[in-house]
Amino acid sequence: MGATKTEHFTEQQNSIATIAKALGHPARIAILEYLLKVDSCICGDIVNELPLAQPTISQHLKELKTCGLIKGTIEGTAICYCIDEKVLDNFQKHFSAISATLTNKKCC
Amino acid sequence: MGATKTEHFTEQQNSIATIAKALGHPARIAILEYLLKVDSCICGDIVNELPLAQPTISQHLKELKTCGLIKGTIEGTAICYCIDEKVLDNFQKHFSAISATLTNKKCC
DNA sequence: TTTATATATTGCAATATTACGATAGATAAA
DNA sequence: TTTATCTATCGTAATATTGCAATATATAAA
Repeated sequence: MGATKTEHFTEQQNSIATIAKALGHPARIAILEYLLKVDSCICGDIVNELPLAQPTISQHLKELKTCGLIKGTIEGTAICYCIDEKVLDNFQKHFSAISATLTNKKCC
Repeated sequence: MGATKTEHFTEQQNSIATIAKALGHPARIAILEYLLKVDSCICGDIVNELPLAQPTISQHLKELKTCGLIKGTIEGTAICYCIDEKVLDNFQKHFSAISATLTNKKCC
């Protein structure tokens, strides 16, 4: 026990949950907000911006990268991290659709 | 270490992360989808619907309830669980706004 | 009151996450 | 080549999550 039973759920359910999970940490929300705020997006800036040690931030960036929310391109010594529109857009649309369905239903 | 350093982030960042975290498990996505699908929403049904034991589902329901994504009203022996529109709507709008900002920006 | 049914709680084992110091790797500048 | 800088990885401690059996609680029906 202890591990999520992903095999019992649909691919879509797992996929949405994976993105949500990646967004489920304030540091990673802060990273996304920072990437959104600045035009240039170098990791060194993020380390200065956030109250966490460099390895911790590197780890958070990796998680955002693994699930496809951001992508990084090597740019000299630094790495340019950017939000991947498609993944975030897909995620957003999923819940947008749910919200739309909700306004049409009344239960309790 | 091991605990999230919530005190270092803004209330908004923590709030969004909390909702995302609650959505970060396929069982909880499945529960929301089920609550959305059926009009009547009694927990017993969910136990039959999902491939998890009753205590596990009860636990997942509690998490969704704690962060405000669902609300439950006692209805005789059963409990009527429903999605809380406001919380999900707010969450959805947050990422909708980010998506909108993204389409106007080009970085890498 | 007894029995049945629905849900919650407790306790615990297995696993995952978070955070960071130390260190490694890779590129740029001197 | 040496040095500085940026980022990743390793190792590890602290904590959180997941899942379930056993059990408790609470209401309804008999």
